Amino acid sequence: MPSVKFKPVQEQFSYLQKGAAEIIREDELKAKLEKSVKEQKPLRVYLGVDPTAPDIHLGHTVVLRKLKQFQDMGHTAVFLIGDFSAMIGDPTGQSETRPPLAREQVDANAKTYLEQVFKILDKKKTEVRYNSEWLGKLSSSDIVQLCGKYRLARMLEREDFRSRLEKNLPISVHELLYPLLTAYDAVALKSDVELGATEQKFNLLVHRDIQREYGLTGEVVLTMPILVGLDGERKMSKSLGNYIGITEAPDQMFGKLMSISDKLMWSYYELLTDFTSPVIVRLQEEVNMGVLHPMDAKMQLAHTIVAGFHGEEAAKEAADEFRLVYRDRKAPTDLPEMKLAWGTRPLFAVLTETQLATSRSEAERLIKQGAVEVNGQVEKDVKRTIVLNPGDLLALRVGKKRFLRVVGV
RNA sequence: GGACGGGUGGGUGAGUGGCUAAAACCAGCAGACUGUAAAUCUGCCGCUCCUUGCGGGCUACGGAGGUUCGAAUCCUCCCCCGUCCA
Repeated sequence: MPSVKFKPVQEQFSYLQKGAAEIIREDELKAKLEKSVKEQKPLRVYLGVDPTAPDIHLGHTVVLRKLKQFQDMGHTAVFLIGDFSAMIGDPTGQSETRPPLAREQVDANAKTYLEQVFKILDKKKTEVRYNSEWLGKLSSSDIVQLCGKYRLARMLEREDFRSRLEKNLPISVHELLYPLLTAYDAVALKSDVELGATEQKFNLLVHRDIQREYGLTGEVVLTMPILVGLDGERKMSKSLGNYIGITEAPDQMFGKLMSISDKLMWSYYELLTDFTSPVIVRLQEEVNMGVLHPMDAKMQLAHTIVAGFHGEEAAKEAADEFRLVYRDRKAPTDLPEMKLAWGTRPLFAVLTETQLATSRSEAERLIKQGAVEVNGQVEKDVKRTIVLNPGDLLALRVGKKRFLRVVGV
């Protein structure tokens, strides 16, 4: 029997600890790791997600990467899809009741979710589960019993509920059920460790408590910081539009990463790359001392992250493209192309038809502001018309970042 | 079930009969500056029409009606949220 499967506890611990916001509790994690090494038994580590948004962005990857790290240490990664709980709707974060999702929507989302998740996790080593598996089978009396294991006062300690209560905002009764049902996941999975973002801390603590109520050893809770979005202010989220999707093209990803503030760059290094903390600290010092240009540090960051999703080659090309377009202010080598019926039409119509502007008013506004370039020439005349013959090419630029080549057909 | 408070543009939130496409702030967009940053400054920020003008029209203040020359503002009914009482 080979006994070299697991690395020493201390080594595992310091690796797994990197970037974590909080580990509840550290000594328990160490103890669990020790037991695992001694018995040569992997820990069961899980991450539960609600398939509410079908697209994964970098923010989601922070905690996924942590799960991957456990996987790399030889532990069992369980990826749980909350297909049942998603239909209830988790109140976390949003200070309002979320509408329940339709079954088909949940299924479709779960599918795309998984496809993307395996860009990070090792598919062969991941145990994928759906919580409808057990939650769907609970009887009313099971649920009553489950509810009997938790107190309202503790439930109301939760930040979100408390503040809504204070602000006289609505709280639906079923929202209280959410942490309890997902706690049952932890019971069913017999998990040793559960991962989540810091905003999930309350839920995770409930899970830990409920597990004990069912006679299990409480799981260790490991939370990861929330990734701040491109605006440098609020958390990365699709609805705020400050996100980078993991399926985005290399160029786009690179450009978006370069647009973050210098300040933000360091937490991206910490949470989205494999650079170790000491290395990151040194980079930071070099920038502070003026030895390393902040832009170069950021280029390296963008390069590393893009390479992780698209490969080294693509990352290089994206970097070159970036220099060409933004540093040298040239048009990109291959701009997105769009076909447009030939004919004569006002410039604003071209902009709306190509979706470069959402309305005529916006198109005219952009033109007046000098944000529109046609074939390399700034065009400020609102009345300008464009003649497009079949086969004609038209290079459009709106603002700094949006380019389009129009082909007449 | 009763009493009371509230529902305004993407968000917060002023406005209580005309001067209000609706203050202010935030977000967003564009320009300048730069390292495509950040910060800052400037402009824009419902839709549409034209003769692009401090221009015309339309739509907008939970919903539906009504009063009025004129309503986000007054009245009626309805829907939704909250507080207190039961």
